[in-house]
Order: sequence, then C-alpha cells, then structure tokens
Amino acid sequence: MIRNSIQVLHAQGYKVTRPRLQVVEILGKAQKPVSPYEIQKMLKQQGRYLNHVTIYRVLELLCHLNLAHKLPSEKGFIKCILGNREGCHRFMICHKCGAIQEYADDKLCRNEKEIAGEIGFHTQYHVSESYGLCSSCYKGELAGNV
Amino acid sequence: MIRNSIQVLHAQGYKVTRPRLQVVEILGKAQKPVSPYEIQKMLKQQGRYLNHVTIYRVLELLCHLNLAHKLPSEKGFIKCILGNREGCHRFMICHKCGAIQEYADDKLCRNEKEIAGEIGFHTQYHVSESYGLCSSCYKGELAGNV
DNA sequence: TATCTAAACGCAATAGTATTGCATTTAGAT
DNA sequence: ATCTAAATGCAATACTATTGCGTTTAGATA
Repeated sequence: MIRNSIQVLHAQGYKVTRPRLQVVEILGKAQKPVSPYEIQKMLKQQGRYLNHVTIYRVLELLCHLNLAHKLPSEKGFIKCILGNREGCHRFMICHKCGAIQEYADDKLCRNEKEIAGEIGFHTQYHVSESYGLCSSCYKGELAGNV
Repeated sequence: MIRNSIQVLHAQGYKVTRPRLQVVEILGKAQKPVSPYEIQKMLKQQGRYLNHVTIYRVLELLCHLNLAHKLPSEKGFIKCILGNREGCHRFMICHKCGAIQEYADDKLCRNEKEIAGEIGFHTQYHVSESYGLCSSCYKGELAGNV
C-alpha cells in the first residue's frame, strides 16, 4: 500500500509528504471505513498530529488517484484494493462487524449501462454497495449468537 | 403521493400529522434529492415552520415505510416512485441537472447476490447509484452547450 | 549541499449536518 | 368531551465540512 502509493503520487506529479504517508498507513491497516476525524484520533493515539483539513485534502487526493474510495453511506474512506483497475468498484459491507469486501464485475456494469441506455441515460460511473452479513458473521447468527 | 402516504401511515399504525404531510408534499414536488435543511427552507418560503429535528424524524419514518429513499452520496432524500415494490431500488442521477430516475431490476439483484454468495456474503439490501447524463443533458452536451 | 519556489500544510473562523433528552402538544381512540 | 401514547418543539451539544491566508516544506536546480 505505502510503496504503491509513493509510486503513484510521484508518477502523477504529487509530492510525497509525511501527512499523506500517515493517512495511507492508517487506511492500509483499517479493516473498515474510517472517517477523517477517526483517522485523526487514530493518529493521536500514536502521538502524531494532523489537522483535520489536511486529512480531508489527503483523502480527496487519494480518491482522485484511485488509491482510496469514499463510501458515502458510511461516511468513511477505505483503501482501494483493486489497484488502478478500470471500471466501477463495488463493495460488500457487513453491518455486523463492519468488514468491507471490494470487488469489480464487468458484467454488472454492462447490464446497468444497458438498462440506463434504454431510457437514454448515459452512465459515467456507479456507486454500488451491498449490505448484509459476511460469512463468519452469518455463521455466528446461525449458531444463535444474536 | 399524499393520498398513498396517508394510507400507508394509517395502515402501519402511525399518526397522520401535519409535519408528516408537509414533508411528503415537499418530496412529492421535488425533482431532485432534498436535504432535511433544504426542506425546512422550502417550507419557510411557504410561511410554514418545522423544527429540523422533526424533519429528520419524519424522513426516517418515510424511508422505513419505503415512501422515500435516502441517497447517501447526495445527502438528500427523494420520494419513492416504485411503490412498495420489493427488492432493491436503484437510481440514475444526472449530475448536470440533478434529475433522478428510479428503477428496479431483478436480474441485477440476482447477479449481485450470486457474486456475493460465491465468497459467502449474505446480501440483505443494496445501494446502487449510477451517475451520468440524462438524455436531454446528453443532447445538450453534443450540441456544444457545455 | 545550499538555494529557491510552487505545492502542501496548519490555523482560525465559520457554516452545515446530525443527535439527544425533556417538556409540551396533539392525533385519534374511547 | 376526555384521555393517553405518540409526536413535536426546543435547547443544548457534537460531529462534519469548507474557506482563506500565512507558514512550512518537498524536491528540482545549480
């Protein structure tokens, strides 16, 4: 994550700064979406400090570079695990443990665009989030641990 | 919209109150997503007043009853035009004029669930938003009115 | 390695968004 | 007309987000 981010930042002409690396590091460790202020708190626990405005700006850049994604319905950000793969990135979100699974599927994209096309709508990008239970939480439910 | 909402509220044992009807009326007229505070402003222009907390609560209820939807990435709410149809409601959003098109498609749902199932994820509901240009805005772009 | 500059950051102020608890009001049942 | 649980209004508070501007710094150049 860090290594790749440095590469991308450099390649696109953006400076490799301490705040940027710190945010990337947090995202890299996080197992669920984190908000700008959560990132700030996490850094604080490490004895570090970043202004929240800076964090907002870093996250905006990372999303722009496809190194992270914003999950609107969660108000949080997560690292992108698909690399700079083209097309729509989709998410499965376990609303028990908060775990995120990122995926992409060309067939789904085609189908969505097809339906849109029928009414003359020209799709540019999607936001797709599936909510449910991840396999381990689902097993937990079955076992009666509600 | 109003008539149907009254029916649903009543049927589900919720009171039919003035604030609820006023919010429903605003949503019914709106051609794009509106935030709680926007609703408050619109009512103000009509010489009416609702506390923003009330508006939040009304919207929450309307979503619960499937009479409205929240569009997370837009931070706004829109009326549901599909009725109490089961399944995932999807949206196409024109980011030029803000127009919303709501639709549902069982095949897409099945496909998404299928993919999720492969990794043991149990989908309960989706959030799906396609961003692009509606047919009239697209024509406008082609005509050079950028 | 020192110098330089555009880019990035920190700070302060401010605006917008959202939630909670509690007192008051009211829909609608009797 | 009366009554009560449900709903609303109010006040306080917390969280989220944006903007402008002065200061710092990454990294290019010599």
